[in-house]
Amino acid sequence: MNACSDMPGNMARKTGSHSEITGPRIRAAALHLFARHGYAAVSMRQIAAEVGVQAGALYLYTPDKQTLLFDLMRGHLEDLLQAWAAEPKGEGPLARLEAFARFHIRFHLDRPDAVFIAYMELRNLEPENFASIEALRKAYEDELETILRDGAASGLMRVPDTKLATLALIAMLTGVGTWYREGGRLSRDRVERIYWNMVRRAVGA
Amino acid sequence: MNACSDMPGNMARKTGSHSEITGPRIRAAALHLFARHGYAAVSMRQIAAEVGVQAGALYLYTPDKQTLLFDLMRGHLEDLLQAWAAEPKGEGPLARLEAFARFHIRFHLDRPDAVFIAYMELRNLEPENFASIEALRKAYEDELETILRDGAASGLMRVPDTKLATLALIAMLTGVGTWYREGGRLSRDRVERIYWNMVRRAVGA
DNA sequence: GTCTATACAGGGATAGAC
DNA sequence: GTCTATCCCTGTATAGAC
Repeated sequence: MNACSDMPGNMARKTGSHSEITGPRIRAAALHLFARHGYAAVSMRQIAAEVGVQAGALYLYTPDKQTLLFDLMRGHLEDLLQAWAAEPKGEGPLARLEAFARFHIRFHLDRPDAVFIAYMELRNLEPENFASIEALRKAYEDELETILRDGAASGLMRVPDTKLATLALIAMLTGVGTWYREGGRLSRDRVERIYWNMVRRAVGA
Repeated sequence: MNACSDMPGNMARKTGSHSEITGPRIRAAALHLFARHGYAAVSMRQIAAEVGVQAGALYLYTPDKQTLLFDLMRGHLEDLLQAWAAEPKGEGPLARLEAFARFHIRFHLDRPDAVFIAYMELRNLEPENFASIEALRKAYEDELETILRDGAASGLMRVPDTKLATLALIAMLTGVGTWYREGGRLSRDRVERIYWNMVRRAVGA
């Protein structure tokens, strides 16, 4: 299995000069392996093997294993915040809540590995990195909490405690990733619809 | 720090003969460390140090590290099933659903470490052990799904997909462990009540 | 029942050749 | 830019003394 077997022509080159794509491939391999086996259980040698390079070569792209994990998590959460910012949301708390629920499910089903890591590997972050990631997560939670607070203030929703409801709803929505399988019994759209109905009812709307 | 400093009298004894309690203490230390740092990140030496014995002594109580993890998870899930079986449940699907929601929160808040491990360390189980644990988890999920199916059949609840709703509700309820802190802003009873209201509404009751 | 000592494999990370 | 080779540490698990 050689990623360059379809390389054009027979130009002279040193053994493996993939610099343009090796970085992303390392990140992809790490993402996959961390999600499957856990950060602590995956060795740098395994990651290198998956990419098709030697272990030492990894250190051209990351200073150490911890930074590799941190970059994956930060990248995921930054993507999440940016995608939500770009999402069309409609008018009013109810429309925004539906947009959030559907967006959250769609985004998370598209990136099961990154989601898994972002929720499971927090304890393997060094304190400084942990604080940084937590701030990003908090920013995302605040997006939902603002919707719930607006909804409660305008009388459209009944939410006795917006902070608790925020965490409860995110836990419920994120949970979809633990069981949903592509091509399974339920279509994505049907899953989105059912979850949205449960969310809507849960906040008394 | 010597666990036996309050030992009565001055009876002759070899250096450390704690056999009656060392087994449980090993399990407790492993539970705590696995929950805090993750199974793969914790060494047998660390566990031994926490108990106050040498690493080699652990192997008098467990054949290996994997079995230690498996026993912790199996013990937790067996306790869960047994406790639910012994729980007073009232009459009818609605009363049973409330009993389940409150029981689930209470049980899980009482054992944060065990809950964390049972949900996070599944991927570190060898296939045979994994299957065994999954069967226990499935049995617990079936308890809730039966309630939802009865509730839907009797027209008391509106649940378009009982399997999906089961997983969504359990995810939501279990999520309480990720943020609840003893002595925090909300009492346990208030948390139980708020979650129960969300569950009740989510199933359209 | 616990200790010390150790076997042996594998970990993260670095140096220097090409 | 990647390779090979290696350093040094830590991991699990076992053997044999006490």
